[in-house]
Amino acid sequence: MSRQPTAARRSAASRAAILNAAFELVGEVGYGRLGIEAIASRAGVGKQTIYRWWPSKGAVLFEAILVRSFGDGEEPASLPDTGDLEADLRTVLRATALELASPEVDRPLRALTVAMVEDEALAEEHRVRVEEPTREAKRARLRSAQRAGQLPASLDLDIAVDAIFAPMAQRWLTRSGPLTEEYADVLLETALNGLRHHGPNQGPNQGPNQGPN
Amino acid sequence: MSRQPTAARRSAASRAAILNAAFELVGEVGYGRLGIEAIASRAGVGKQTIYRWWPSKGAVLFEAILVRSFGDGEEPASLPDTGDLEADLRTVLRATALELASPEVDRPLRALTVAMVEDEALAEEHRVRVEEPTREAKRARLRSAQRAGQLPASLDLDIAVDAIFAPMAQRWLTRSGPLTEEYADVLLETALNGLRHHGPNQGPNQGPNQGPN
Amino acid sequence: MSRQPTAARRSAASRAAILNAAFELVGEVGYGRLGIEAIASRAGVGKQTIYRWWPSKGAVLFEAILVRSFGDGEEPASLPDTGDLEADLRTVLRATALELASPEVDRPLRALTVAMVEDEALAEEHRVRVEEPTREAKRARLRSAQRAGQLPASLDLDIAVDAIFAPMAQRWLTRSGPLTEEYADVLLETALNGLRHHGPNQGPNQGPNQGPN
Amino acid sequence: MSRQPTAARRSAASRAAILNAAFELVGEVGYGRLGIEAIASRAGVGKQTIYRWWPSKGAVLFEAILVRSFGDGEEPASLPDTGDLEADLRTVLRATALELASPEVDRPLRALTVAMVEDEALAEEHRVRVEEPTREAKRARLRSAQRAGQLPASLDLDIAVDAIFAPMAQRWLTRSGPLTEEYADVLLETALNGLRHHGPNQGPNQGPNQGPN
DNA sequence: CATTAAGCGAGACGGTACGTCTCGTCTTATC
DNA sequence: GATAAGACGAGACGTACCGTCTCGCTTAATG
Repeated sequence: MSRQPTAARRSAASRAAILNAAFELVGEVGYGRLGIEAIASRAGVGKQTIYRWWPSKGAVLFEAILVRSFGDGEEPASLPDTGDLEADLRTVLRATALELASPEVDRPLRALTVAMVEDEALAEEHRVRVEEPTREAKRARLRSAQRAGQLPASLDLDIAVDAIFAPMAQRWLTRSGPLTEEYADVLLETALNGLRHHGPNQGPNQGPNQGPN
Repeated sequence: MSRQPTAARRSAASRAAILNAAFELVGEVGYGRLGIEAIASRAGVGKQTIYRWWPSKGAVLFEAILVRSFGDGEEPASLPDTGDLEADLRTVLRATALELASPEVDRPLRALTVAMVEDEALAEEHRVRVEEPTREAKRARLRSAQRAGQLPASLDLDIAVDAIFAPMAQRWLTRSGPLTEEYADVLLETALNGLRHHGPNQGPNQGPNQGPN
Repeated sequence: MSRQPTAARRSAASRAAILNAAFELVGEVGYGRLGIEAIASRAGVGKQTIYRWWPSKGAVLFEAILVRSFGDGEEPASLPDTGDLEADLRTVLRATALELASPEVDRPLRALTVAMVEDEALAEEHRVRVEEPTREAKRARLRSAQRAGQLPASLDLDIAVDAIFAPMAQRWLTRSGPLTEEYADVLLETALNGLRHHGPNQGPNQGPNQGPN
Repeated sequence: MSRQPTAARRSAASRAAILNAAFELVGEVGYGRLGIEAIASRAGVGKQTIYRWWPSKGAVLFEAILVRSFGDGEEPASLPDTGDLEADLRTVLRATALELASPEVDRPLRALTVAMVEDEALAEEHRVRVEEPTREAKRARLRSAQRAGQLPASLDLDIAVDAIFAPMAQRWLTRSGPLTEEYADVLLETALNGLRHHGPNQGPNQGPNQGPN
């Protein structure tokens, strides 16, 4: 959030009221029907107070969701590491599935997705402040697994992260199927199988079951 | 598209002009700034002619993109089947990567994504008319590979489709990396490895070092 | 009413239905909210059938009111002449007052007034087909009174007609007072007094105290 | 004009621009083709600024004409009183005739007439703010003439006002004749004759010329 | 401790687009 | 070939918000 005016005198109460109002409203009407005047009115705030501190409704929403998700202090974001990679990832994926399935998370997250698809700058900020830290946390956990010999050292970690997490994100976005713990488990098993058997010399057509093609 | 009026007298010329205008405009200004008045004006058409036949700008856009993608006759959509699964999928994934990377496809597709995230009904129609047929074509190709012994018979085909295609879709949506043919190849290799080694006894309880790493 | 198409094939039933519908509707919604589509719809008639035979909604209304007032055959319009001028005029003025006071006449007449103020051509047609014949009938009665010695021969008959009838028309238009038989009587008495005393030598230069009081 | 919003912050410049634009436009296109968008556009004003302060185009026009006629301060409106009733009235009637005959007055006044016939509320406001004060001024002049013995004390002043002024108004409205100074003079003479000879004992049929009926 | 300058709630303003309504024309099928 | 039906291009309607711009009022930091 770039803020031009002297932030010193900024009213913390107004800021909180605006973020709350934005979060509530987006849950009620969706991103398309979210409006600055409605936010201002619900927050009991003048429109100018919003325009003074945020450049767009997307930016307000982005901050509102961030504050709700991690509180106001910037988050560390790390994955559990008990030594058992599959168990740790299962914990994370199951939790993610349940979160995405709950309306309280689903509605604002869809709104945020729209905001980012429509606004490149917002997407960039999200990438830097949320996605990349999260992805690094995931990479870190996989790196730890590589060090423990649970994954091949040759694995491209970004590919690995996508293999594990992308299917669920895609299923959520397109609503192409239910987001259950069972789904999380099957997903994880399939992905990990692929990653474990990955290697620089593993070309096509040499799996254990390969038939007479 | 639900249409209440007597479709018999409908002007084919106006319909085509509207769909063209919508497609062009969304490429120029994006979904958020796409407006019915602008479409009507560019198409040389009265606004009412749009409202008479489509319920929302999202619906117009959806139909515009469909007509552009498959022509007006409903599409069959099938994947190549040369007998070599990996080669066939590589062909498809590489083509998809190049398409998604090109602005002519990227802009309207992002617009369509926004439209569907904002409008559940539109998403449902997309699911039925586009996504499910496409997914079935993918399943069919994998089923053929199962019959040829190239993939385990126990494989859940929906999971398999997601494992192969979701990572690229996600990378496109979030712009988290470049969409190249190399990326397509690595993606495919990783996914296929996982799928080939999949089996009913390969559960989560394998030891960490079991792969040939 | 200018009518270009071959009037031969014209549907009498449609014409009557249109005029009825126009008359009813103008009584319900007023001239401003009277519309061609509403007339056509209520008459069970295509819009084109109206546009084919009338140039404007005002023209339809004009004809509708004429037909209602005098039937379809063009009217003769004459005033009673019993020999007693004041009694005859009282009869006419009282009847006029009661008519103007009744909503069934008031609403359409106001609509017609608006139509004529807004459309010069319509006003002209009204002048020729309604107003001038009516005025001539009034002049005729006054002329008869002149011949009977009840009114000075020097009287300008148009001035006389206005003196008798204009005040009531004005009171109706501006709703500046009630239209009762008493009002009609007082009006008539005042006007006739003026007319009877009118003469070429009764100029503006009479002294102030000349009245009988 | 009823005004709901906080009139304090109202822009005087916008108000003036709107009233000017309305006045100009009604002179160019007439009341029927006068539109809010055209007024707003010519005034360089947002439509909402009109809707915020006036309930209808008729109300805008009414205020526009009032401001043009009397300026913004509410008018006193009184008739000359030189002691010579006929001369005073002649002055007024001649001036009125010339005004009504001039297009600059005629066009807007016809528009106002339509507005009032179509909108009862507007007519009421006109009655209270314009017509009744004007009529009272006329009554006052006649009352003065009664005190001077120039008119019978028994005269009903409202009837008298109508007798003098209604014929010209009616001729203007129906364009049934030219509005000249000569017409004004003849009109006045006829009306005053009637009024001067009016009295409680003057029943019908006793004018000076009464023939053998 | 006043002064003063900023942030603030409020909301009027010039605009743009909405979705609806009706205009007058044009087209199609029916009788 | 006139008609009922109604789609069409056009454009005004009145509403909803946009983002900007004053207004007074409150409130914290400075002189």
